[in-house]
Amino acid sequence: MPEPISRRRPLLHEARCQTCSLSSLCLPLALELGDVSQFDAIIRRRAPLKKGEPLFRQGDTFTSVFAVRSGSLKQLTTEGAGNDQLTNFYLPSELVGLDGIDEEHYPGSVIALETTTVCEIPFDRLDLLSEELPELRGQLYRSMSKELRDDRRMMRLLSRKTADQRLASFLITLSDRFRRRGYSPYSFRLSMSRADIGNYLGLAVETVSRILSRFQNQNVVAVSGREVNILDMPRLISLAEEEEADVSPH
Amino acid sequence: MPEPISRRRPLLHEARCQTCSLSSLCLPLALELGDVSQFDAIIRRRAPLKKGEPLFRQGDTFTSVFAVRSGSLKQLTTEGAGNDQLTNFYLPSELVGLDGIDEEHYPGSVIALETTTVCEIPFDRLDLLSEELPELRGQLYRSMSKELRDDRRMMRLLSRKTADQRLASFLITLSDRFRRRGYSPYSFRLSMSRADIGNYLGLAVETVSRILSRFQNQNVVAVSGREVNILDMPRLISLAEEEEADVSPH
DNA sequence: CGTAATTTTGAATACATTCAAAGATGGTGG
DNA sequence: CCACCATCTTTGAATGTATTCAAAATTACG
Repeated sequence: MPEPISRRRPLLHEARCQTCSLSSLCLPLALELGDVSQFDAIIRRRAPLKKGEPLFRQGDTFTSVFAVRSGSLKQLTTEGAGNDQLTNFYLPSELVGLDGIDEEHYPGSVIALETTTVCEIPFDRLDLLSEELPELRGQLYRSMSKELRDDRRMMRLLSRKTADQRLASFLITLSDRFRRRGYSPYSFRLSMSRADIGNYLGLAVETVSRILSRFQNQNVVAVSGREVNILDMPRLISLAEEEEADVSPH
Repeated sequence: MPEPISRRRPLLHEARCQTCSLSSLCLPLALELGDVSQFDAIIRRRAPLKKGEPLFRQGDTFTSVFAVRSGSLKQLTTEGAGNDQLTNFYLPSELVGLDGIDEEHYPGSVIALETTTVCEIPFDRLDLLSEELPELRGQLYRSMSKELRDDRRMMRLLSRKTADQRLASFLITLSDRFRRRGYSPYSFRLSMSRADIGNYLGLAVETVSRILSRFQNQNVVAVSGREVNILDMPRLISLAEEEEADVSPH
């Protein structure tokens, strides 16, 4: 569906890569200043998504990948009877939609977990620009490669880890992602529900809740609603790795 | 370790993309004839791997991706105490090593399940060539994108499917991959052990064995060692999808 | 402020695992 | 070529972890 040509309106947060605080994490990370503006030129700013709004829906025609600017999203794949699988959470600077390249359609819906802004990068233009800019091309390959590695880490989590280990790993991974983005790795807010976490980790909601309660009782974390405080990171890390002999029965 | 320069020896199966039966599935699939020979020029043929031999080991420096020419391989990621996770099986025409691009090292070991030949594609040359050949670049993006989609299907399998559904899905996926390669989708030989299957599907060996026996008793498949015959594909598909009310208690 | 949605907790159940052991297969050397 | 040993596969029984079902408590939101 063609959009009005009058997209030259100055958005409130006239967002350019050159002034974006995420540029050191995002796709143009490897580009020199002159090249960044070429990249910037193909990007389309989007109106912010409200909580629950889809960036796109499963089956929509693939046209673009998206870089998260602020907020967060989840990717859901529906198959058969109302049986969704949450396959990813996306935080600022991460690329959404790379798994749609090879088919006509996006393989899952991507939905905002809170108010979220994204940069739209039309893939045909990105591909063409990647011909001219080897660093951009390399970064694109690396982004996809990293996502492959992350996926395999996730498979390992799903197939070999206990519920406790999954929750601990999840919190550590989130913590690390926040740290990289300049936020506190010890204190953060979950933008997703317990149900989302359970769906993502292959656990029932009740299990997620129970284990968070247990972690709290063990003074590993303090959880209040969606606020998380990691109190004992070393212990959390050891919980994520392997079941150890119960140290403190009380 | 540098190899002798005399690699110009004519290999028994002097393997060129132009005469390769897999060319319609492999990376150069989208290339025109003239371009194929450019692609062919950067490829290095490798001596066949014997069963159990590694193509590369976890931690080895990333230099190349590999296209499987014949045989099959498994990818293993070791983390912590002897706790391997099998994250992928590779069949002819499939690309191995894409998850190593963004770090210095391969994130897992890849090991031949039987006598296996591969084409080595040095990644720096591939990247350069992908600058000149948009179709090659596109195919590379698509290959990675497809692998991302497959990974997410696998996550869904690991987090939502029962053991029966996992085994059924596994057999169907294999069947489909054989069919695409011109082999019978109903009768094939597993190159991997039950332990490998269990590791891959997140199940204990015993569970894999039990379920295969059950499928056999239900006349869905006939399994003899590593020979598999799919007797009732529609039933197998329904088994893969969802638990249905037991139809024939018999 | 009231209603719907989410989260927490408890008890019973189920599915796959673990432990144990027998049976089959395959590769190697005598 | 066959025998032997190691490895792989199959089967059974007991166990355990997470699920499901049920319901209360808390939170979010209009």
